Amino acid sequence: MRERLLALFDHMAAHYGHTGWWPGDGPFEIAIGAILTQNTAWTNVERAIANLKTAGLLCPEAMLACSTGELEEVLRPSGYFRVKTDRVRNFCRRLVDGYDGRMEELARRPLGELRRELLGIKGVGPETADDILLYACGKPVFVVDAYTRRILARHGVVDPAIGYEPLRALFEENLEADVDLFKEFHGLIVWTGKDFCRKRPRCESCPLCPLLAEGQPLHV
DNA sequence: GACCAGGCACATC
DNA sequence: GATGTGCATGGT
Repeated sequence: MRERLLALFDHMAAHYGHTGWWPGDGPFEIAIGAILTQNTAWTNVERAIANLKTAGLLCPEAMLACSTGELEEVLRPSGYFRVKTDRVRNFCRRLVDGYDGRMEELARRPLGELRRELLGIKGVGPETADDILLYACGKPVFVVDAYTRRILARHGVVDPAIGYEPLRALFEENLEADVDLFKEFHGLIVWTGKDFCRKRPRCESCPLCPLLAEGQPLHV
């Protein structure tokens, strides 16, 4: 399994090079982006983050202090704006109450405890928690998302119905706990997913790789 | 104009 | 424990 995963990584890396994922200016922006991108195209999230910056709301204290209506309008482009206004504020409330509003303090906590705490915040599920742990706190956690499951299932590596935790365990048990590797691996999966999952949902010509067209560099 | 996007919480069985 | 539903904007 380790070899299959590394082969997948190598093919994607050969095609895309270094992704430098996650895009974002600092740990707090990354954490907010992780919440805003729930079931939402990243382009829409970018608009909302740009709005936050323009409005001077890209810090936990300001998000909590401003009116609900103002924050909703700023977040509107990211979709589900009423739900997400609540969710980002739940995160900010925990950050301010427990860590003086500082992501560096949050990141100081041990991985296991921190993951449980993040999952205890209403609006932060497994994927969002792991995004924050890996990209905002630098913890060695493998992030699973819809692309991860789809790409691996289409390559026949896993059952499409595999759950979040078993899929996370598959990566974490077969790869060394390397933050940079995990960051880049997930980044490559996101880029591959954006490129192929919708544009090329099927590949009839390639029996080994139902995802990608024959002759594509990503053929595994 | 239909369909989808890097989820999550909650209700119901 | 599995399955269904609401949440909402913007691109294809």
